[in-house]
Formats: sequence, C-alpha cells, structure tokens
Amino acid sequence: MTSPPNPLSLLVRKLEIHARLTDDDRKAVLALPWTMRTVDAGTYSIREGDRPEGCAVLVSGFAFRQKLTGDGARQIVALHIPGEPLDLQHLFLDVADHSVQTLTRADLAVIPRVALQKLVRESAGVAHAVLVTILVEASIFREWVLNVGRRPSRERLAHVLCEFAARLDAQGLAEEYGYELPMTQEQLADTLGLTPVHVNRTLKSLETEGLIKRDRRFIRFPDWERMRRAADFSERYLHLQPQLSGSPA
Amino acid sequence: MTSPPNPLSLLVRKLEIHARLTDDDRKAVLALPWTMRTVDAGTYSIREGDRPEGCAVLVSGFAFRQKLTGDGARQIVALHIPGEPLDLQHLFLDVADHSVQTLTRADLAVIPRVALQKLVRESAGVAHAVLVTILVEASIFREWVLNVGRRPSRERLAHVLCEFAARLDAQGLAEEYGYELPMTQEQLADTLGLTPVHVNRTLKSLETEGLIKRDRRFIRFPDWERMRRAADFSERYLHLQPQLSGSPA
DNA sequence: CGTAGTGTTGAGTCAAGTCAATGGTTGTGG
DNA sequence: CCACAACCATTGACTTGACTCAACACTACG
Repeated sequence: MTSPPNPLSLLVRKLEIHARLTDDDRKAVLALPWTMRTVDAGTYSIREGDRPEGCAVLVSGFAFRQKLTGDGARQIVALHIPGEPLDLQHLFLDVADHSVQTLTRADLAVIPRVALQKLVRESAGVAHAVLVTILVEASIFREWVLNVGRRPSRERLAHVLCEFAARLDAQGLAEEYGYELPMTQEQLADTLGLTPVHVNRTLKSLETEGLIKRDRRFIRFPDWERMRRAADFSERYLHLQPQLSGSPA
Repeated sequence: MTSPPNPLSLLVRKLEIHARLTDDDRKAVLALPWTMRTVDAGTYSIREGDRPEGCAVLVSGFAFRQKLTGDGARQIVALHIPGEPLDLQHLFLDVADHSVQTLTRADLAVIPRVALQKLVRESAGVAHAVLVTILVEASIFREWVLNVGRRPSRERLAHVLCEFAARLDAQGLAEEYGYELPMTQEQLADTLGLTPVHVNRTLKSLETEGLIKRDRRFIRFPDWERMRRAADFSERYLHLQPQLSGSPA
C-alpha cells in the first residue's frame, strides 16, 4: 500500500526548473507541514493590505496577481500555473502590496508562512532555490513592463499567449497542440492593459492571420515559429535552464 | 588620521532601509572586496545576453534598467539612485535578461559577483537583507506594470515623479523642495511607455495645473499632498519600514 | 426556458502618436 | 571669447490605435 502523493512534490518540481536541489533539500521541502484546501474560482489567497499568514502552492488550477488604481481600474501583473508557489513574493514582506486570486477552481496546499521562513533560514539549498525562483519572477515582471509599455496590442496579446505556452511546457503541463486559456477576455484585457472589446478584436485578428486557432477558450498554434516571431517572444527572460553559478557544491 | 569612508556603507544603509542587520552582518558587508570605477553617463554595468561578472553599487550618480523589443523600441523598467546595488537582480541568474546603464556620470563600487554570492550563502542575515531588497524591487516592478498598463499619461508621469521623490527621501538624499531629475524627456518617455512629445506636453500640463514647478530638470512640488493624490501614489509598495517578520532573532 | 455572464460586432470619439519645424542650452575648439 | 555643432525641449498640424457606447448573440446552468 502506497501513501497518497505529496502535493509538495509539485513545488519541488517547480524549484528544480530553476535550481538544483540536493536530496536533503528535497526531503526538507516535502517535510514541510501543509493543509489542503479546495477553493472556487475567484478565491483570494491574499489581499492587498493584509498581513500574509500562509504560503499557498497551486496544486491544480490557475491563479493571478492583481493591483488596482485609485479609480478601480485593475491590472493583472502575473499569471500562475499548477505547481507554482503563490505567496513567495510576500514571504518576508509584512503587508501585501497586491492581491492574489484563483482564476479557476483550484487545489491549494497551504504551508504556514513561519514554517517556510524557518526552512529558508536554515537550509542554504532551499534558500538558494527560493531566491532564484523570485529572481525569475522579477525577470517576468520586467518583461511585462516592456510588453505593456512598448508593444502594440497584437504583439502584446501574442506575447502573453506564448509565455503561457512556454511555462506550461516547462512545468510538464503542455498538451500536444495548445492549451485551455483559463480566463475571460475581460481578465485578459486586464493583464494586457487593454479593453475587453479590443482584446476580442485582437484575438480575431490573430486568428484571421492564422497565428492561432480557437475553440472556446482552447488556443492552438498552427505554426509556433511564426507565432513566436509575431509575438517578439524569446524564452530568455524565463531562465528555464537551472542556474548553476551560485549552487552549493 | 581617519581612513577614507568605505563606499559600501551606502549599501549597508540601503539594506537597512528594508531589513535589520546585526553588527556582524554590517561588518561582513563592509569587508567585501570592491574596486572603485568612475564612469561616464551611458556606461553599461551589464548588457542583456551577457554573463554577469561583478555586482556594482551606485555610490554616486543614477542608473536605469532597460529592455528592447525586436523593433528596437526601448522600455526603461527601473531607475536607481545612489546607494542602490545594480546587479542583485542577476546575482544568481547566469545570463542577463536586461541591460543596466548609468544615467549620469557615476561612481561605482564593483564587488566581484562570487564574493557576494559567497557572503549571501554564508551569512543568514545578509541573505535575508538581500532577499528582502529583491522582494521590494519586485514589488516596484509590479507597480510599474500597473502604472504603464492602467494609468493615463498624466497620472503615470506624476506617479514616477512621486516615486523618485519618495525613494530619494528614504535614502536620505532628498533636497528641501524637490530634486534634479537626471534624465532627458526621451528617457522619461521610455520609462513611461509614451513618446517624448507627449511627455513634454504632459509635463507642461502638470506645471500649468500647479502640481509641479520646473527649472531645467529641477522638479519642485508646491503641494505634495495634491501631487500625491493626482498621481494616485501610495508608498505602500515601496515597503519602506524594515520588514521584521523574518528577521533572525 | 430564463437569466446572467461572456463573447461579438458596429459606429463614433479621443488620447496619444507621428511628422516636421523652431528654439534653447551646453560644451568645445579655433 | 565667439561660433558652431550637437543635443534637447517645445510647439503646431494631422493621424491613428485603442476606447466608448450600445446592441445583440451565444452558452451554461438552475
């Protein structure tokens, strides 16, 4: 009789995308305390202004980070896929500067924040992996500033679609020819800094050009290379190779 | 006879804006090897695609981070003021995803990357301070995504002007009534995702409304509270209070 | 079925961009 | 010390990509 799989093994896989872990590091992560929570779409993991308590790992489902302007306009500043930790960004910050919300129904493994803080303080290997993961997230934020600041709507949308595909692929979640984009056009608009109407037209235009095919929210790329070029997409900023320079011997 | 001041004391001051350091931590930072370099405006600290070698600290002068689209459009994704480390974002990433360049003539204290990596691995206190500093930079990136994605040009420009003021102030560099903005309108346009012409008009409009006064590149705020409101600016995302939750006892 | 949330489309508007010229500053070398 | 050159800031006239408003269609779910 085998025990049920530890949901934190997904977190290990995510950390190992960017850094090497020793057997002890892996064990230490898997030994973290956690509780499972199944939540509906739209559930907050943390709200701007709150004090972080837990650190959720997305076991299944999707999530996003958002900020609001004083006028109530929303900007989605990050998307998250299964296996990704949602609250590392607030691991050592005492008041949340943004909110994190599920995009779909999701299973969360919630680790007490203090337990993770303790592990990060005590294990150099885990600390390194967490640090690299945060550096990579920062790199993605920078790319988003560029995307939203300087790319016209067509490329902007295409770029986000490519990033999503590349990250799903890296986490071993890519389906053969595309993926289900788990968001409404309004949410997509808020990640792109556009209006929903314009997103709709831009999607149509990508489809007319043969860069994507759509069936409901399922997106397919008939010609990935052409799509990549149209999106001005390069994987570099995702830093998908494990970063070796700072690894412990 | 006193020895010349250690330029790394500025880095200590910066780290202590966000985290507490013990005496030993401070000493360890000050004991890092460094070499001084005085460079002209426009000098690269690192270029996108390169492997990071050193970690520069801005002792005097200003700097920025930039990315380019395939078409050559530029987006400035961060600004840096004296005392700030410029290459922490690449401390454990092996290929640079963006470039870092000085905005003005500047004095850099360059720490060998491996020395800083070693210190971060060996000192829990310094590692914590570096991690918090990176988390705060990530928070600023998120705010920039919001700023560029969702705020109209007037607020967008005002917001960056406010952030610059608040950060200068936190680092103890604020002059009584304003500051010299060390950049051309073209560079400002590239940080805002606007065109230089529109930045010019937007500056004039802020001035006409009495929100700012200008003399060359010197910016003054006649009524900080009104400016803050017009900019939709809140300091929260700068996390200026030292973050205590994860501090070593 | 009916209702609420999405997605789609058309027509008209506007914020920001483009193009192009002029004016001001700064630094440098004769 | 002046004159030129290079760079930067400013302004006007015109264009356009994206937004707004509004209607209608589709889908899922109770």
